[in-house]
Amino acid sequence: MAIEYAILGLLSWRPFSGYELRKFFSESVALYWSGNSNQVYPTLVRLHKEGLVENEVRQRGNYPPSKVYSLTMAGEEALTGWVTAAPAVSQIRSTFLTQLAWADRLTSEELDSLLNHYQHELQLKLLMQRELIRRKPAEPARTSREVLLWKMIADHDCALYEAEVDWLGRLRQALVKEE
Amino acid sequence: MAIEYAILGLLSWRPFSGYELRKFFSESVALYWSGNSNQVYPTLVRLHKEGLVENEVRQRGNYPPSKVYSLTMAGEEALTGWVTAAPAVSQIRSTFLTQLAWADRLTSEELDSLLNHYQHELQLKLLMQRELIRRKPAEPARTSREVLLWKMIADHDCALYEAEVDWLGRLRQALVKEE
DNA sequence: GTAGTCATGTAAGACGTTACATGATTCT
DNA sequence: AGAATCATGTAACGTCTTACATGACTAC
Repeated sequence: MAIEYAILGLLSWRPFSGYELRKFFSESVALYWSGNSNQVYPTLVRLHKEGLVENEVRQRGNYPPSKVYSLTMAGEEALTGWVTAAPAVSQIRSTFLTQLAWADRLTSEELDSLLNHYQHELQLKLLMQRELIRRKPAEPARTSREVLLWKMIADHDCALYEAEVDWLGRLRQALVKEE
Repeated sequence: MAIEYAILGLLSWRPFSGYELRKFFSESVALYWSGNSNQVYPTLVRLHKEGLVENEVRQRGNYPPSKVYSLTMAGEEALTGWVTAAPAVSQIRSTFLTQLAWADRLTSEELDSLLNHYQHELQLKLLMQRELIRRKPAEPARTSREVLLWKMIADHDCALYEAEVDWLGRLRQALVKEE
């Protein structure tokens, strides 16, 4: 499970409560998880059982108490171990490709409209991603190298979306030639 | 669920048994599902209940009988409807990026080794993908346009892997400059 | 006789999602 | 008065995976 390491990573910066972790995930460009509670809270409980994190309950008057988690030594080691581990190439799973696989059922006009639609969606995603990056350079990185890494991580998705736009361009050209 | 449309799509070519569908999925480059039985058989039962497919039980002596499925008119329509529907851009989820997010814990040498490792993995994937495409142009497409579509679908993953190699190159260059 | 293929299906579990439950406080 | 935020957690469900159960036939 990768989210457990994302959590350990955030705790390596500073202590977080479950609520704060969820908020961070939901706003982060790089850490893609939605930040839903059903994933964060049980993971924290498990990490606690495994001795990788410890928590301090903070009472705030009549507020619900919050559990502020921080890394243990074992947690530090687990994080470093994972970061060093052999990286795996992630699988690409595009529903659109499955749609395209049977797009021969469509007329040339319908197919063109489908591709056009997808191109617009891609360009919209690209714009949104770039806007998110522009607005939110405020990840609390501590060294210039970490700033660079987070910048490149955010750039990664842009690079792939651009590659898809290019691919789509080649596909459309090939279709025009084919006619 | 996209696999249900992938199944409808295959059945639009010709009748398939569940076993044949699983085999097709497990060998296909474009249709990325593993072809595990727990996904294929229940889906066929559901599609049958919904009236999108019908089956004919084929008895073969003492062999286990096989259920050969084919599309109904409603199935044809459902497939066409889905192919025409608004395409969605798929989310990119790379565990490697999460690993990179806390790679500032590593020394320059360790980080370089991590990036090197990932680059090798990427290039291996690219080679494997290209080899799969070279070996297996035998998808039973019926029109030259469909041949083109399936070629571009197989090419899609290559294009993205190449983009990732480029991105990695930019990252490494930026890191060298940074030092 | 051992492994592989043909053929159906179930069990259990990893990972992710939305929606719900609860309850106080703070902002408009 | 109503909505948003702070803060925990559970329920239900969707998708996908590996592994198991069963049983006959086929090729080495």
